[in-house]
Amino acid sequence: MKKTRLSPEAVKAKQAFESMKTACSNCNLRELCLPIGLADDELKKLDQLVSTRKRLKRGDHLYRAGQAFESIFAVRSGFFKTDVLIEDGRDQVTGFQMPGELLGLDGISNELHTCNAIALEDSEVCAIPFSQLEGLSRQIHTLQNHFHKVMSREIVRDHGVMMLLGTMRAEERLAAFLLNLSHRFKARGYSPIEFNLRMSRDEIGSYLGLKLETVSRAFSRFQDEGLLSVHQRKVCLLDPDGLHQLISHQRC
Amino acid sequence: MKKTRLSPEAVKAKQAFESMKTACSNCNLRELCLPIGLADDELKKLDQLVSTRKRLKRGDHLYRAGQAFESIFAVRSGFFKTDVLIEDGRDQVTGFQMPGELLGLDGISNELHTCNAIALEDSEVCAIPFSQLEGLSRQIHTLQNHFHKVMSREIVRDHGVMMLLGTMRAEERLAAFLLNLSHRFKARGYSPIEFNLRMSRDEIGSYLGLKLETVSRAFSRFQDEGLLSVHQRKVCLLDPDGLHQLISHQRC
DNA sequence: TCCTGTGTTTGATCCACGTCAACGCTCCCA
DNA sequence: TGGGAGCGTTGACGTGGATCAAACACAGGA
Repeated sequence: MKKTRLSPEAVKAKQAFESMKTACSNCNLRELCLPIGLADDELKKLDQLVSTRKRLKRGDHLYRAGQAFESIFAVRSGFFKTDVLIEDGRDQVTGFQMPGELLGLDGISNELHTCNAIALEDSEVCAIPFSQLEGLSRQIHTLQNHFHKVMSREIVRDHGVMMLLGTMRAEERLAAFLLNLSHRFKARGYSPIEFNLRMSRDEIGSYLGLKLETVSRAFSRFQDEGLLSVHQRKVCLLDPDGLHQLISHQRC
Repeated sequence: MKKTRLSPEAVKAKQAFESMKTACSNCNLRELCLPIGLADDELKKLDQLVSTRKRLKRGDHLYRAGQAFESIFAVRSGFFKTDVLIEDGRDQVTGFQMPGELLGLDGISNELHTCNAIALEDSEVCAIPFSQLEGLSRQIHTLQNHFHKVMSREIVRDHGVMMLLGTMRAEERLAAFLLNLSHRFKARGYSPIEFNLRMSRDEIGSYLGLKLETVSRAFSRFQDEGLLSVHQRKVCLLDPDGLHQLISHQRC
């Protein structure tokens, strides 16, 4: 880093800029993330808490299973996966996180992270010290309730994945996965029908309880049937309704 | 109900008895349930909140998917399952709950229950009005933190089930399930090696992502191999270590 | 006591997905 | 320009668990 001498005014301006950058109140994800529904003065208090940001390169670990839990993280930009490894070599991707989503909630239970969080592309996260978040949520009713809803939503999401893993066939699983991504991209202002997958076939397979070859075959099959087009990681959903029918249809 | 006239003393004694019955402070599950680690005066406040109890007969619904969410429930006695139904007829058991465990956490997210909770035997639960619980946990730091840990533990548990459904074979799943029950019975002072299953083969299968025939075959196989004995729903784990090895072993 | 319904076990067969293997595409660096 | 690494695709084949079907065990009621 180059060191340059700045005038006091410039320093002050720079500080303001830095703090503006990291503030929830100026984050365009605030309606997707923790600050939903907070009043201005409440947002300011949250700003003070969420002052630490962290940049990660593709492939970096945000945290690892077994590390002490201190903060939860909000994805500001980029894309993550979380996975669990067990001693005998089995592993499973437990989720993919995109901007506005929280990482690390599983660490609260034992004050240890129970999974690995890995950046799938260059990313940025806001660290939210958990004990301070508890403190603030004792003061701000709205924040407390919203945080509870976020945790509860994670439980509901997990039930959805259990349903997927327990009752669906390969193509149904992939269709459900793609539609889920589609909704989440849409909520973030991106195209719900055309997007780049940030994860490999192997990672998709691990998340869906399938082998990578099966994922690849399902993609090919969907393409043959005109449901989507796929080239490498670029996907275009040509017939989202068709994909949806695939899931909600009775088994034949 | 017979109506009998009681002396004032008797009325008072009866009231004390009733309130003693419903109090967390006298509940022998308090170290497994919400009140963990609370001081005496804090426990008293919690007692006031948890005043409603509910009895259910085997087969009764505690709540149904879609109903308004108002309270979470602590199992006081008995046994529950939760399951999710989707329109096309698919369903999946998402969990089995025993005394000291909480039900309804998934309802917080949208203020609607997202699954059905059904008593598998005659049971009793304590209803904990959620908004009051939030209020109290703003006052009692210990309660707040403990509640967060309980929710987080549920997320970790769900990840375990995802791992089970995503990576394990039928016999591994059943072994993991039985060992999990075993630990939870042990924590409640029951025998960890001999217990009655409260759920049918079909319900076990639904939870484990298997058909009932597969569950039945796995039981028979375990019995043939001397790992356990099973007659109807009565199970005796003869070789828990053997079951454990089955899970942690590499695939051949 | 038999009868009926519900849940469980067991056998025979089938098929979706896993496994193994070969090959293709892209990107990167020598 | 060539070559190698990392992913992704496709084919051939095997298998674990689903499906279908029959018989059995047990509980509750007449």
